[in-house]
Amino acid sequence: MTTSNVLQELEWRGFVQQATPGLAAHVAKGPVTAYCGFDPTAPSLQLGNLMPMMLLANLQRGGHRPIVLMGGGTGLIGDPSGKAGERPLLSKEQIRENLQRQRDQMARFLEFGAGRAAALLLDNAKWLSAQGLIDFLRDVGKHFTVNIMLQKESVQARLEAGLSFTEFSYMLLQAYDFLHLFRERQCTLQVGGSDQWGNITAGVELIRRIENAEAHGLVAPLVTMASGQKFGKTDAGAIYLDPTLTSPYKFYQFWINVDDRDVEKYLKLFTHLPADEIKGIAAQQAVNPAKRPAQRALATTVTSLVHGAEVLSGVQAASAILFGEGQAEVHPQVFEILAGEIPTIAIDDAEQLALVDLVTRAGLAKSKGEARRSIEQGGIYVNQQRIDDVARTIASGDWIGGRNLLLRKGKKEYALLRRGR
RNA sequence: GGUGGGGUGCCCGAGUGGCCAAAGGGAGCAGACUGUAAAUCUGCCGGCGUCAGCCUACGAAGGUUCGAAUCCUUCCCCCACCA
Repeated sequence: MTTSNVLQELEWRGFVQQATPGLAAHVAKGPVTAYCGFDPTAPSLQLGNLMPMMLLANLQRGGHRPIVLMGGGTGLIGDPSGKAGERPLLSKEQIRENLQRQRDQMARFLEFGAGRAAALLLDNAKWLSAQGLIDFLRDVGKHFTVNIMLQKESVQARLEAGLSFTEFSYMLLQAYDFLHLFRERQCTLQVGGSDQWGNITAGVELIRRIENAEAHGLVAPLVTMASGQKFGKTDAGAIYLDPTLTSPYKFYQFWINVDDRDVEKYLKLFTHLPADEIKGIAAQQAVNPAKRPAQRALATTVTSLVHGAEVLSGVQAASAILFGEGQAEVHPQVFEILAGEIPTIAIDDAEQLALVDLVTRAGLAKSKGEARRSIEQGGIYVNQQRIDDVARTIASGDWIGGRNLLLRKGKKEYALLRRGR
């Protein structure tokens, strides 16, 4: 991939929904500097942030310089784009802490070393908090008409529900960021998700008016799931990149369970595998969907990228035990592999324990009532054996090797219980 | 500011004095089938439980009544039209 055909690369991978006219010609002239903003409103990046990260990564592989802009300043305001209602303001401490934690995750995707295309990580709090209100209104605000701002889709969508002046102003701040990066870092391209289009073009306009210069924007489509659910969310909540928030095992399993209809699309977006290789994988998938070659390739590549090869082999070993051939075997040794890979709960009580309580404590049910229902419906397995007796208690003989117990709900939810010797 | 309509379980939405823990749909969970799929079918789907029942719930707080999601009062919020 060269600097000039990076757009084609982005195109076939599915990253391009909309771009400013003339972007192709602009990029063809040589390496550009591109940025994407990330709002530190959560303690960790989540799967929803993966798309823009990969977008930047692809640009960098094409020889362009990516800038990760952490919204330490704008995060204090809150972006109304794509949001149904006004957001609660986060505290400055919260923002700072989130920002710190997300920072480390970025290095997984981008090269921050030296060189012309080395990635930069900047925090807009640095210039936004130093920016005086009067100057801002005179220098930036003057270039926007409320009429235009009201026409933006992100604003329109909120006119009914209500939109505070604070969030209304967000667009200006983001436009100003772009201007700032243009001046300080020669940044001429901003990328993001499709909900950012309005904010991005606002920046492009601002640069054109103040600097009389050309700047561009590119937005990626919303990642969808064939099931109609929101991408990257399970009913348990968002999938995070931070292993303490979403275990690597769960992370890996998320990708393994990707719908056939989505898997090729995700391979293009979330891996750097070349086109012919993806084509080959897709062909295998078509021949033998039951083996899930595409999901395996996807899960392996993404988990390795986010959590590293070592963690990957751990979760693969655990998955092989739980879902592989002869999955009913429960030897004491397998627990050493499973421990820590799947949810593992320490049980101290020496007494006989009611199964309903254990299922609840293991997190496989939200309440004892729910645990009871699962058992009644034949959805609970102890050491891979179905138990449908609600009154069942766990006796010392149930602990394999004296201390291990494998609980399972349904087909794929596991928990490991361990007790001290 | 005026007039009218409305706030029901995770979401949508029925329900106008007892038969309401509340129809129906969606989501979710489990079972069958399968590929740790999809589609389909079945069951479940507030909490606790010695399964008798108890507790908490229909925007909030009071009140009427033997009894209220349903009636009354006040308050909060939303929507529509008018100004």
